[in-house]
Amino acid sequence: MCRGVLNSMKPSQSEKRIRSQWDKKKIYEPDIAKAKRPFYNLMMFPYPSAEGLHIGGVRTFTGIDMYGRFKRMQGYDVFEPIGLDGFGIHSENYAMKIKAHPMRLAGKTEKRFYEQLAVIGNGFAWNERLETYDPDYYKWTQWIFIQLYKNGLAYRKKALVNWCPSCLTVLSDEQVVSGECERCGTAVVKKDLEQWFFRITKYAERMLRNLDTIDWSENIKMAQRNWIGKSDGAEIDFKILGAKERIRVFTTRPDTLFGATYMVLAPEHPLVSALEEKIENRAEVSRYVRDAKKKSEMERTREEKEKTGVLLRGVKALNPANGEGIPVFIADYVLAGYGTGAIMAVPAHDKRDFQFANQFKLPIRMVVCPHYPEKTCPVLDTAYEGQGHLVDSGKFNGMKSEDAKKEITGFVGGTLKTTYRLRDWLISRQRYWGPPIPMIHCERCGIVPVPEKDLPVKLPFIKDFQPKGKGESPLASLKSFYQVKCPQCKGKARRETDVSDTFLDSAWYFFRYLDIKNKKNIFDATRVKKWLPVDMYIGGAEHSVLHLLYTRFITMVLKDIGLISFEEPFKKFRAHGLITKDGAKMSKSKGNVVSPDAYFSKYGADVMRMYLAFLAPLSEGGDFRDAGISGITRFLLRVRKLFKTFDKNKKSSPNLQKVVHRSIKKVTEDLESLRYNTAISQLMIFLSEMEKSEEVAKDNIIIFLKLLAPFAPFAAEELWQKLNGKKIVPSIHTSEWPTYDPRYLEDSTYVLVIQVNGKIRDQVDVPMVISQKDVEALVETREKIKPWIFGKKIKKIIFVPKKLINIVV
RNA sequence: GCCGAGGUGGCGAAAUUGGCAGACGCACUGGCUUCAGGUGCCAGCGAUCGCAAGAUCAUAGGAGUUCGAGUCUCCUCCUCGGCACCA
Repeated sequence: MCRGVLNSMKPSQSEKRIRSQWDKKKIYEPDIAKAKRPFYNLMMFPYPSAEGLHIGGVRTFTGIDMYGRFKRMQGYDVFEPIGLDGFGIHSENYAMKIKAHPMRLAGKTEKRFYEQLAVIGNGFAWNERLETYDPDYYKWTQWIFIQLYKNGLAYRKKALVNWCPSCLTVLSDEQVVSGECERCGTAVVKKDLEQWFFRITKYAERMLRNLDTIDWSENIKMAQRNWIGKSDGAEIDFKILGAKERIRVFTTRPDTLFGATYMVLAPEHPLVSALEEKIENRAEVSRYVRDAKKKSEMERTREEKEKTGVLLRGVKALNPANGEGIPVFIADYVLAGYGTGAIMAVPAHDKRDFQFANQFKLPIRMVVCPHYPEKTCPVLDTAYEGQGHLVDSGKFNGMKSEDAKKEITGFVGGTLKTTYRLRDWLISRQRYWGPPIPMIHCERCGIVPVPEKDLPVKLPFIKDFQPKGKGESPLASLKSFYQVKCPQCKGKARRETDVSDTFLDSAWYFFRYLDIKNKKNIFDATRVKKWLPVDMYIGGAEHSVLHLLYTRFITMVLKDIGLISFEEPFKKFRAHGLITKDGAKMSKSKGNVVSPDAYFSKYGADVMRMYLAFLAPLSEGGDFRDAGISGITRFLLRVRKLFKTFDKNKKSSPNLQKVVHRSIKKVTEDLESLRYNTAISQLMIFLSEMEKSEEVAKDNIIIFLKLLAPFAPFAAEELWQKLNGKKIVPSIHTSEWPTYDPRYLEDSTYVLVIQVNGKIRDQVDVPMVISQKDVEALVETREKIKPWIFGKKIKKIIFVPKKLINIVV
């Protein structure tokens, strides 16, 4: 019989029929302008680069859809839009790989993705979909770029930047993962180039501070804190003997200044050339500088490696604390991009300086002692980086190191200073497939933004779109594109030919969904106010310091320029776990990528949704195994079987009330906290109880189907319709979510556990309300307990009502 | 090295405030049923000892607090993720 049910109709067919009913009724299209109880339910939109949707992506999408369906049934106007992040280097690289043109490929991947996304059973608001490569979309990406420029937050600067030799473009710091290109894994090299930057560093403190106010997964907040990397310290100037220049250093330990026995400049430090005349070993120094430039980030930062460096002969600095002349080195363990690019080296209290000092036989002077006031400090075999009292520090001797920070900084005329590890967002890319940066370089007027009325600057079709690697975008070879007149002086000018980073496209897309038809103003105040910030956002932890960082920055900027009234885009964000296959991360190179297509057509969306949800909590990830799917298949077959056999004329059954109300409570709570696995467990228990019962009534089935609806939207809808007769009924997904009555949750009796010395020896049914005295009397009569307490003195009795009694002898 | 999350049966995992460890599912075993071939039903299923009743042990390892610890404290080990020569 059950076999018959399955064979009668392929799951995909009946699901398709139900989908078209949903489309007709438009139950997933809230009225954006007029919604009464708006709820913005969002998932990170996919980039259609690879061979289609990934099973992990499907788990995320269906996962948040369960939440959206739950909220919709609770009476919210749920808005769950979908779009494609199709612009950018990832899509372009994929196009190159399969030897296609990204502009032509976009249409194909778009179609394929939307087809795949249609079958997973999500309540998407299809009418609002967007693609970042649509000129109507990137017009606004460009517009935002111009606003940043007008507000001094976009600028051009020559700097040492990350260059991917394989993608042939510069990258932001966030796109370099342990020295490798985030996209292709190639080791990144440093190049000195003039590029466009966004002044994200101006927002470092605010982004850090706000983390305490938003409800986000803790691991993401931690990653952002690490990335922003705040450290409090001081800037102190060191004079150079016989020169007017000074060496400014940043240090978090100004208290150790008396222990600074040498200084180090980064090889790229401007003083290296400024002091050239004084440097006696010029040849050696410039050789070191040249070599340092050639090294990749990876080589430079390998931990085990010996430190290298060159003494600047003829240069002596003065320690401002004690007037001592100290040598100055250049070494690549000091980074040009952090602090001031120069350090005072205190080998006794910094392990890197300690290592360097030992290699170069430099004095190590201890100035912070952990054993104060003992006169003798231990001979160090490693740097002491902790706190203590100052020694060998002139008038500061005996002072607590923590207090000495401020004192010594003041003593030498330094300033307390906070530094951040975060660096400005390098936004330009020497690639084709992105929004052209809307700027014009005029010989007379300098940089002039494209007038807003001329937006979008359309990306022209170029047959040869491949990156050339000459530090220019392929657009630089198209004269009709770059040759323009200056909007200000009408003189000869050249259009910027770089495109912007794909992460700018995705930094603001949640605004666009709200006003997809509007071409005049994407920040319509009433809509923005009604729907934003996003109520619930779900996505991958890999975007901790990419998308999730940039989008916070852009939102803050939009607030500061008066377009919106909030500064955090997502009230609540939850990171989902990673789906593995046989314990390994899925990747094309391993050949273990699970494509959802075959599974969805074989088992149907309901089974796949529930299987992926049942694996583990959404935040956890899990291993994809075919074997586990059968449990869910069986469950849904049992649901259908029960549905056929229950007595439709019976209205209600008192004996099932307990499991009904428990299930409502459990499923409601678990949906709210995204613990779908235990919600589904409860549905299984609910079903088993009904199967065992002789008197399943219509009311029980109604509640069961409603609780099932977020997880298996098709089966729930189909059975709901059958339950309500043949005529058209409102969808179960817009029906009211059930509430539980606490009266049904408790029994009149419970099983009391009887322990002796903390070990369970017996159990007994007792009334819900029973006095300790009565329990004690009862326990004494229990045959199983007698031998354990016979002839022993009872020392103590612990009675926990509704739980247990423990007799200590 | 620093920061974060973890470590529970053969497997995925459950376990409000400390109170019956292993819910639910997979796999497995035995039985029933069906036309024998991926999907029905019933039962069993942490380990050890035992015919059984039951006992003992068991939540990475060790110590501690407690009548009682997967849960709290301290130490050690391991896994995953982030940062990493950041001064």
